[in-house]
Amino acid sequence: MATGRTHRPATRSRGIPEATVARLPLYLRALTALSERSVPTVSSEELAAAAGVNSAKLRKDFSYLGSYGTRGVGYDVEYLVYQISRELGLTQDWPVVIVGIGNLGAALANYGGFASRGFRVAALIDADPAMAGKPVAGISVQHTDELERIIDDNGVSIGVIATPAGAAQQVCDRLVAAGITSILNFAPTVLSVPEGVDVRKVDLSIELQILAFHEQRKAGEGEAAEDRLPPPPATKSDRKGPDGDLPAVMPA
Amino acid sequence: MATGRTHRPATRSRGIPEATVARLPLYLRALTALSERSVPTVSSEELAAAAGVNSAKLRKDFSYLGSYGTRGVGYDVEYLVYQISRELGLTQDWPVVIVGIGNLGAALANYGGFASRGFRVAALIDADPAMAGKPVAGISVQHTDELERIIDDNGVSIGVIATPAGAAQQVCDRLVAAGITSILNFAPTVLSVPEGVDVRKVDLSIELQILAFHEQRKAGEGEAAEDRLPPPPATKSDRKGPDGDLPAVMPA
DNA sequence: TTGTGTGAAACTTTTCACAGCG
DNA sequence: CGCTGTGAAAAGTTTCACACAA
Repeated sequence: MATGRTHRPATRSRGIPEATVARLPLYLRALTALSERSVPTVSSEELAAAAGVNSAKLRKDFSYLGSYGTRGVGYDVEYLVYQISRELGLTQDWPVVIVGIGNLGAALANYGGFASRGFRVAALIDADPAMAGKPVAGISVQHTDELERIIDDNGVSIGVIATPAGAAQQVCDRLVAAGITSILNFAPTVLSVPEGVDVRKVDLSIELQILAFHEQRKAGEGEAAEDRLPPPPATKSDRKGPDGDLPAVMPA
Repeated sequence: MATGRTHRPATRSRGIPEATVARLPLYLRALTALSERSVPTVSSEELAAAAGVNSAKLRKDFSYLGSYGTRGVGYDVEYLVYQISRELGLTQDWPVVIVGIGNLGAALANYGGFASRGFRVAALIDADPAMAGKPVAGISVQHTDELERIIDDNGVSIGVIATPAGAAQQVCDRLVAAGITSILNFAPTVLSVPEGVDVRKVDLSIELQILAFHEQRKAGEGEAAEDRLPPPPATKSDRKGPDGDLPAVMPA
């Protein structure tokens, strides 16, 4: 999902597979819940169930971090919480800026999961002068003009883009120029960034479309398929949208 | 990401790889943009750049759908838009319910990308009686009591959960009992669903944590590692004590 | 000549299954 | 004996490179 993918060949010593990294937060969440209930140890089986994966995968994942379990017993919850937090870099505090304080940006600012995990909302930024000074989630929104200064003053390296698609690339460029090296993009557009900058995207529409794909399949299960048949003739001027041409609108 | 994973062995005739399915919405978005600019054809190279992938991957992906291109020329934009839409099941209209109309739920209700892609917000549902009747994004919020009736009346098969984590499983159970077979979960919790129900999750905190992991790595790049070394020692010299004290150590 | 479509190779991720530690 | 840790096999995904259709 990251665009700035060109990570080092990195197959060197400390190469934790990307798939494993993506699951560490899941394990951490499950472990935190256990920790809160003062559960001292868990088996791979139990923890895997809580995290929604299978135990073999979990054990393999943990094996990349080291041998943190005890055979015949399981894993020490507190110890694992610490190890995974450290591995993920959550033992330090990450200041984050959110750009674009519309519905989504506000929702993000209010999202509790941020603060509870080493992330601190350092600033909320919006291009609308009318927003400036307004408090959202207890933080006063600042104008885009301040962007560079804010990032510099706070040593921010992670930015969240929640602007309309049309503004995303421009905002991205400014963030990168200001020193941001990791971006979480909610705008439905592909961002281009220089080497060394990581981008992850979250796209609601895409998730729904994937669900629709599987949903459709379930529906056309038992029957002989009606939409499943060979595609219409490939003659160009032919089809333009017999029944299904899309309105085709992007959120702007 | 889907929990109800147990998909059919499906190695049957029309098996489109999951990784490919996940990219189809990306291609569709890029194609739609081209279509709006009345571009008649694209090469795999151009389209791949617009979608943020490489061209070999794109061609391979399309090859699973069929041979929709013209050698020496490229792909007909309109035709591909249609084919991908059909493949994703977007030529039909999917009614969707959103449960949990807090900050996030409201943001989702207002999200333009929904309506523009074959998805229709059929209802907004919230457990707070005070919310009932209030209009959000032009739709009147309904109380949870109505959930089953709403789903049934509208033939809804896709549900979006935007409730707090604590309520998610309960809401999920009701959705499933009411006939929902695809769920997009924004609550930071693992949902358990019966076979045949698809779950996809979106978790902000997880995405940020993955970014933090890579960010941390960038920071400790050139130097001799200070956080990379064995963590602060503890009573660990003789393998791990049953009591959960913090750090111990070491790499494999 | 151009750019698709695709076998085959390379790489990644998951699953299996069991040795061996506690 | 129970459960971790891990080689080895299987499955899935990406990349390569080129035959070949238009």
